[in-house]
Amino acid sequence: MKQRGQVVIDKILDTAEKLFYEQGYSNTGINQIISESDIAKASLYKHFETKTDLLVAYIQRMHQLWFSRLQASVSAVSDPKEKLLAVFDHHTQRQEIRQYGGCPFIKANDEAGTSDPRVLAEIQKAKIHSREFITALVRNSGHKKILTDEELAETIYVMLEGSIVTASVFKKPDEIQSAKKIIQKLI
Amino acid sequence: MKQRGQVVIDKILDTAEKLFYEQGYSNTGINQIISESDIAKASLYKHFETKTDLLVAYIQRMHQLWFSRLQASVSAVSDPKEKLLAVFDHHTQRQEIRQYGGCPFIKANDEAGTSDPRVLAEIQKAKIHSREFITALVRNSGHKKILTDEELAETIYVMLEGSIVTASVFKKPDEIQSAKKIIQKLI
DNA sequence: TAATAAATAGACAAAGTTGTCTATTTATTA
DNA sequence: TAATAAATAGACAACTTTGTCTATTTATTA
Repeated sequence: MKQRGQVVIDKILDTAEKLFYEQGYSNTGINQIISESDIAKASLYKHFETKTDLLVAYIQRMHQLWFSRLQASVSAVSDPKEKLLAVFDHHTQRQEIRQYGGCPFIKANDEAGTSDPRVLAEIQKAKIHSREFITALVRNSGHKKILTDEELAETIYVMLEGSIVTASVFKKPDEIQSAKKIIQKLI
Repeated sequence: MKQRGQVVIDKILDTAEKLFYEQGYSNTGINQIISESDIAKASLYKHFETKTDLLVAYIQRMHQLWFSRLQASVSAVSDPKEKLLAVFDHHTQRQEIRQYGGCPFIKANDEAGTSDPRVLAEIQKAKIHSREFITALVRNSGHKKILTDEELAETIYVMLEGSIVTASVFKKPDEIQSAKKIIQKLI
């Protein structure tokens, strides 16, 4: 059974997930979070000492959610080369759903990266995780070695970052799919 | 001779350029801008109706500055393939100077992209310009056609975006240089 | 030199910010 | 059922935000 406190924490994080991503961290006030969470202000400050603590928790939760979704998408595909391409399709779908808001970690980095060292550290963790996930897929892919394993992993990782950012600027998924087709040619 | 009003506008934009990039748009107040510009508040509001107008002017000015600097770097190189690689070196240097703050247009998009349509429009202009500049370089490069002109231009553009974003997360230029080496192999 | 235009300092309004604190109600556990 | 813990509403402090407005000083131009 769910603890009483956990219900409140979940409500807060659900709201923060939505608002921090859609409006940005700076443009989202504590008052909006408590009102949309239907919780009391004192409850928020009982579970999160400061707004920055909530940001850190938000990034950690996004990391978890992001990875479990990505892993599920890739697991659904059996061919090792297709697994690599599935990463692009997964992110295309996610960006469509999220209306091209871009990568939550990059957004957080651009907005609040400098201030608190914990924020930057959590963002780096997520990106290292992404990079390692791709590296493992590349090693098992049996690609045709136009590029080395390291180079191909780097290319895929960097093209993914770049195409997500570009999709967010132009509000359409074209670049993510173009990147996919180019990688298809290289594997 | 410089007009009187232009001196004030330049002071404001010089300060905005520094503060919006280093601290972010939301984290920079009008009061900080006027105090660091050494101008009066009424002077700012005579030249810019709202803070958003100042943001639009800031993006336009960054676009201009960014492109003239890039063009100068690439013009200094004569070999057409080397021109392509010079783009990566240029951005490596710029990010070192700017302490890995990332791309100003992407930052602005992540922070204020949703609110005002003029902001998004100016950001898109800058990115289209970058993309077209790379496309022209690719067409004249005489690359070895592992990829088509379009595909190579796409790859370079997207890897540049992705590696700059990554440099900003890890606060080091490694990925921009790795991307350069991979492109070297493909041209 | 006189008239015009522009910049200045800074008070002010109205609203929003994070975070604290009190008094009360609602659950949970012993 | 009684004692303990947790959540609530909302007032409040202290400060920051954008934007306006006035009164004054400083340049420019005729």
